[in-house]
Amino acid sequence: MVMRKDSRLSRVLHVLVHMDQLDGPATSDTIARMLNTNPVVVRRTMALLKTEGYVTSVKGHGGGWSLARPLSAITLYDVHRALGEGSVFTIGLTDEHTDCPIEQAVNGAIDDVLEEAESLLLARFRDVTLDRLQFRSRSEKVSNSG
Amino acid sequence: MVMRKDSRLSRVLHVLVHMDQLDGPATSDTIARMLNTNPVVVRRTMALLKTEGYVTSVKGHGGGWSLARPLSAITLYDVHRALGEGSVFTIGLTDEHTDCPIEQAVNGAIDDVLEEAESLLLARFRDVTLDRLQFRSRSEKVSNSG
DNA sequence: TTATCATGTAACTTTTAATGTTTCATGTAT
DNA sequence: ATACATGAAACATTAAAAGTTACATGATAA
Repeated sequence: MVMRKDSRLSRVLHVLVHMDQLDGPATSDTIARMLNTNPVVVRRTMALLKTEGYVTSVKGHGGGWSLARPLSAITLYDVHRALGEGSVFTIGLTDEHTDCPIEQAVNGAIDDVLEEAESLLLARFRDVTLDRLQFRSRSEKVSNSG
Repeated sequence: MVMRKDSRLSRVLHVLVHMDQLDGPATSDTIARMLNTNPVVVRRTMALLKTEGYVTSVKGHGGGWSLARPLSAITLYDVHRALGEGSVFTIGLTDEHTDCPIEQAVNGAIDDVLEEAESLLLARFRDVTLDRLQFRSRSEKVSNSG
């Protein structure tokens, strides 16, 4: 039941935007150095994106990872979902006295709130395509109408 | 950087509502048995609530933990805050290339969304007082107007 | 005033899943 | 063939919450 404060989304997005600016494929070693991590972790993570069709991989000389779609056709939601994380919340519910009406009430109340907040979060993620992360300045806000 | 899927909020709320139905104080041992945990963990957690004035503790014979306020004067937000958790999200941001405009853009976009979702979540938590968890049936939803 | 009970707290161990690492198999280009 | 790069299995490391042990402090009751 332990989960890291997961910065994979942030790191993967960072990589994907950089990849768009490269000519050829990026190797797992190159990406690992970018992210201060190691190639196997990179392969594990990129494999999830490959399954969903966001990147491709080529073996051998001159191989590596490439975008399978333009950044404008990938959203924050797509990447988040591909990474396959469960709940986005650190807050969890108990499941020990499922017959206790108080536990049911407590969990129900918390769950209502978590579901609403998660729905909002995912909706916002769906609104942001990765091409919008290329030139965004520090103070600029991502809005729905833009 | 590891954090458990934290069910402390759910567990503590469960306890607080039960405490309201008791005559005298509840000991750490009693509460620990309720939660399938141990007394020291209970004391650590209850100490956080005591600091914020939501419960009191009495030592010695007949001692234990009691509510310092009626349930109607404690919100989900109060308890959540007292437990002193950091972010409610498992999603975190990188902080390794703070000079890279792409990382800034990525983190900015994610952070905008997280902040909005967290604001909503906390606002909803503020709307729910613990007395509303006493009789809530399974299908009943907590609404703002009710 | 002594025994018992209960919180307060420090120090240490356990747990657990992501991450890191090693190693080798598989496939590809030169 | 050789070098390069992904694919993947197996194992070690890490880090923070939770569990545990031990003892000090304070309060009640006999």
